[in-house]
Amino acid sequence: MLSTMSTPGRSVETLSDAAVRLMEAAADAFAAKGFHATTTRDIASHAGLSPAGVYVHFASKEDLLFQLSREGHEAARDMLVAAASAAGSPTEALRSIMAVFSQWHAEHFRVARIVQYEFQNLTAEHREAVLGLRKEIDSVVRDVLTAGVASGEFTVTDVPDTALALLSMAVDVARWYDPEIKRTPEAIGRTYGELGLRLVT
Amino acid sequence: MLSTMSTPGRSVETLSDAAVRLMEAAADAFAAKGFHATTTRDIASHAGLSPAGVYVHFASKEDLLFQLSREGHEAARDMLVAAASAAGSPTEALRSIMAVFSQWHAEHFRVARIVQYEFQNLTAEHREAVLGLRKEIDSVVRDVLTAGVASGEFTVTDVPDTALALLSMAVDVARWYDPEIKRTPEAIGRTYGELGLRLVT
DNA sequence: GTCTATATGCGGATAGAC
DNA sequence: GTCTATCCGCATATAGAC
Repeated sequence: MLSTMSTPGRSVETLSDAAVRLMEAAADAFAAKGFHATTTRDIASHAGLSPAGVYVHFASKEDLLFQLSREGHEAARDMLVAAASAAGSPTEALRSIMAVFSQWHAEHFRVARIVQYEFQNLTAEHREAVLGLRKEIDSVVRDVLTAGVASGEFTVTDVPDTALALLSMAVDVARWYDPEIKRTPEAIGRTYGELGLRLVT
Repeated sequence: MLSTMSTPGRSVETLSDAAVRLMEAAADAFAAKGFHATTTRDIASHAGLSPAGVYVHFASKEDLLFQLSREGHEAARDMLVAAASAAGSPTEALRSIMAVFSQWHAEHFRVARIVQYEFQNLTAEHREAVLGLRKEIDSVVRDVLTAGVASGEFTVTDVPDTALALLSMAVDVARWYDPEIKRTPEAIGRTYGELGLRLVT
């Protein structure tokens, strides 16, 4: 079994059981209390390990944050690219990317909070690595808007500004979403798909 | 000069110079690094005081957070109420509240980040106190939407959902705004006033 | 790969002089 | 109201046995 530290870019399925438990415990804690308010003892005990057990699988607490942030960004980007590619028109593409992105921020609100709000706690190197993924995400939205303007389906005053406002609606879902509420992630996705189209027509 | 601890609800102008400097230093630090990553020594030194100097003016680090959060929430609420009251129609009211709320989240992005993202770090009692202000803010937006639906100016499928999406656009400004960017807070306000209207018509 | 034990430093808050 | 000095607990991370 390869360790996280020796193969930082490998896929999820090569992680040991303990590493997976640590990442889940860290995701819960970072999302609930924030990176700095979370102790490595919290994470270790929730994963069923002693405090020292963390360092067999991850180089540091920040490394744990980085792995979560990177995987979260990659998942979000992959979903957006797939949704945009599968659509038959800019209108359907925008509806689809807003729906999947919003739904993802609800369903995976713990990782989404880490992605959106714990970014600043990465080291400079790790922040740089993740920044590339963030730019890819922005590009997907901007490209859909540009295509819709070209086809005449959309009326948009400023593409970058509108792309940012669309992303804001979806990103902010991670801030207010609570699994206790009645709205389902699917319903949130449908709603935001429609609201996104209103913003461009 | 009355201390902060003996009169927690008094207005800003009765604060001593040192208390004001402490709140400014705390606002900078909390917004830049988050509540838990900020040390009382950071705050004190940036305010020109020794570590012990903080406790003459505030009961604890959390008390400092609470004062900032409460004043920020009150300022935001007062602005929204004034903007909604001054407007001659639901259409103008919505444009105005979206403009002032977005502009505020840019201009005062440090306090806005504390208001929106450090909420969870308040004690249960303080969180409860601020929750009332948050509900007032939500009500302003919902009332404008309800009035616009009644007058026929707006076509809204679901008032609470749409109110939340509108607030999300403005709130998220505090996350991405950076004083280095070229967009001015005023321009952001104008843009979001227009985008808000698109969402309801 | 997991443990117990611990090194080491830092952080919130207080004591008490001035 | 501000300081210096300090208490006390906690947090990250490591050492070294098994």
